[in-house]
Amino acid sequence: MGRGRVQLKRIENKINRQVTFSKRRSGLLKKAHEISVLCDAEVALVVFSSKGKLFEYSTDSCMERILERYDRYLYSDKQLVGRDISQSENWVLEHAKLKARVEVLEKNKRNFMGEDLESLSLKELQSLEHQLHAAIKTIRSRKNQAMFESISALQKKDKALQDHNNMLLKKIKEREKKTSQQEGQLVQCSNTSSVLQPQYCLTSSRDVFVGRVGGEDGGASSLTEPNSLLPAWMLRGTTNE
Amino acid sequence: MGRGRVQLKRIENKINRQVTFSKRRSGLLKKAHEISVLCDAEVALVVFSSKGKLFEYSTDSCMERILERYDRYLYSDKQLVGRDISQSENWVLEHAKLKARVEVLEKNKRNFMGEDLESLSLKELQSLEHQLHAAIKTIRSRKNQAMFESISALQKKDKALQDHNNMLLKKIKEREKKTSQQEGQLVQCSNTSSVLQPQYCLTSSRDVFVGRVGGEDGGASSLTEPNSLLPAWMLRGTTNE
DNA sequence: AACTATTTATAAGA
DNA sequence: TTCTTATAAATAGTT
Repeated sequence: MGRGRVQLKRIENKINRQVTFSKRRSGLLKKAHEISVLCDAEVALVVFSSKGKLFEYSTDSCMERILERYDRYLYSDKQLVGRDISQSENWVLEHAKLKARVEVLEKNKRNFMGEDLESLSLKELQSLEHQLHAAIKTIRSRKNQAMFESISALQKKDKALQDHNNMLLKKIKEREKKTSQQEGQLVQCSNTSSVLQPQYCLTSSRDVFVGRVGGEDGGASSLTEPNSLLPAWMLRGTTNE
Repeated sequence: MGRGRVQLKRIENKINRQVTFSKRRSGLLKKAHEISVLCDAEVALVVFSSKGKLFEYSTDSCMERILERYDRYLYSDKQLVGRDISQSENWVLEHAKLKARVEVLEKNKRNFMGEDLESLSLKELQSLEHQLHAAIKTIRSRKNQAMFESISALQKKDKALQDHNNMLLKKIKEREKKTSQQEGQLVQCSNTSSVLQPQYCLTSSRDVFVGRVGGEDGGASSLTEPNSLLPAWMLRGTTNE
C-alpha cells in the first residue's frame, strides 16, 4: 500500500524507519480499535518503539483486566506457569504459611527458654518440662562424650609431647657426654649452664605429665572411670545435679 | 476497504461479525508482525473473540518478556503498582529471609529437644544445657503456680458444694421432721427410703470433702504447704528430682 | 505533516 | 471457511 512494495525486513534508514513506525503504529492502533468495536472483541496491544517508547491500546482502556484474562487463559489451558496471577497467589499462600510457621516456631522457642508460659495449660507445662528434661539428659550425655573425646585427644598430645621430651632429653645427655669427653675438664662453667637450663624445664614438665598419665593403664580405652583423670573444673555437669 | 464503507459500530449480524472478525484478526496480526519487523519494534497483541477464544501475537514469541517490560515501564512511570515484577522481587527477598529464619528456628528447636547436637561445640552444649536448666526452673515454678491456682479453685468449688450439701441436708431434715409430725407414726417405710437414698450419697461425699478441706485453716492463703492437701499423682514434678 | 500513487485489506457475494 | 472481486484504507515515497 504505497508507491512500491515493501520487503518484510528491517528498514535500515533510521529516519525512514521512524516515519514508517509512526504511520503504521497509528494504523495498527486504529485497526485494533476497529476490530474491538466491530466484532465485540477484547484487544490488548502493547508496542515498544526501537527507542523504547511505549504505545498501547486496550479495549475499554483496561489493559490490566485483559492481561489478567490472558494469564488466566494460559493457566487453565496449559495447566502451568500462569505468570503473575497464579504465581503471586501461590506466593501469597506460601508466604502466609511461612509466616505462620515462623510464629509457631518463635512461640516454641520462647517456651523452650521458659518465657511466655502464661498461655500454656498445666498439661502443656508438664509435657514441656518432661521434654526439656529429656533434652538436658541427651545434651549432657553428648557433652560428656565431647569432653571425653577432647580429653582423649589431649592425652594423646601429651603422650606425644612426653615422648618428644624424652627424646630431647636423651639427645642432650648424649651431647653432654660427648662434650665432657671432648673437652675434658677444661671448660666446665659457661657451657654447662646454657644446656642445663632447658633440661630442667623439660624434665620438670615431663614429670607432671607422667604423674597424671601414669594413672591410666593403657590409653583412651580406660576412660570408663574418668573422674580420677580430670581436674575438678572439668567435672562440672558430668554427673546429674 | 471493501465494497462499501463500514460504520464504526458493532456488527449485529452474528455470522457477518464472525467473518469480519476472522478477516480483520489475521490482518491485525499481520500488521503487528510487519511493524515489528520493519520498524524494529516490540509488539504484544492479545485478542479475545466475543466467544472467548484467544489469539495472540508477540515479537519473537515472547509475550511474557514484553508484558513484563510493559509492567516495568508502568512502574517506573507511575511510581506505583508495578503489579508482578517489583512486587514479586520484594517477595522473593522476603521469602528467602523467612525461609532462612524458619531454618534457624527449626535447628534451634531440634537443639532444644536434644536433637542434632553433633554440630554443636562443647561451649555451645554447655550454654544450651544452662539455658534449658534455667528454663526448666521457670517452667516448674510456673507449673506449681498453675497447680496451686487450680487447687485453690477446686477447694473453692468443694467449699461451695459442701455448703450446698449442708443446705440440702438441713432441708431434708426439716422435711423429715415435718413429715413425721404431719403423718405421725403411720407411714414410715416407703417414703423414708426414697429420701434417705440421696441423703446418704450427699453426706458421704461431704464427709470426704470435709476430711480434706479441714486440713486448711482459712483457704487459699495457707497453700504454702500443699503436699498435705494433694493426692500423690498431683505431686509429680512439684519438687525437683 | 501533507500529498498521492499504489499497494493492501477487506466487505460482499459466491 | 475460502475464494473472488470491487472498493475502501493504508501507507511508501515524495514534497
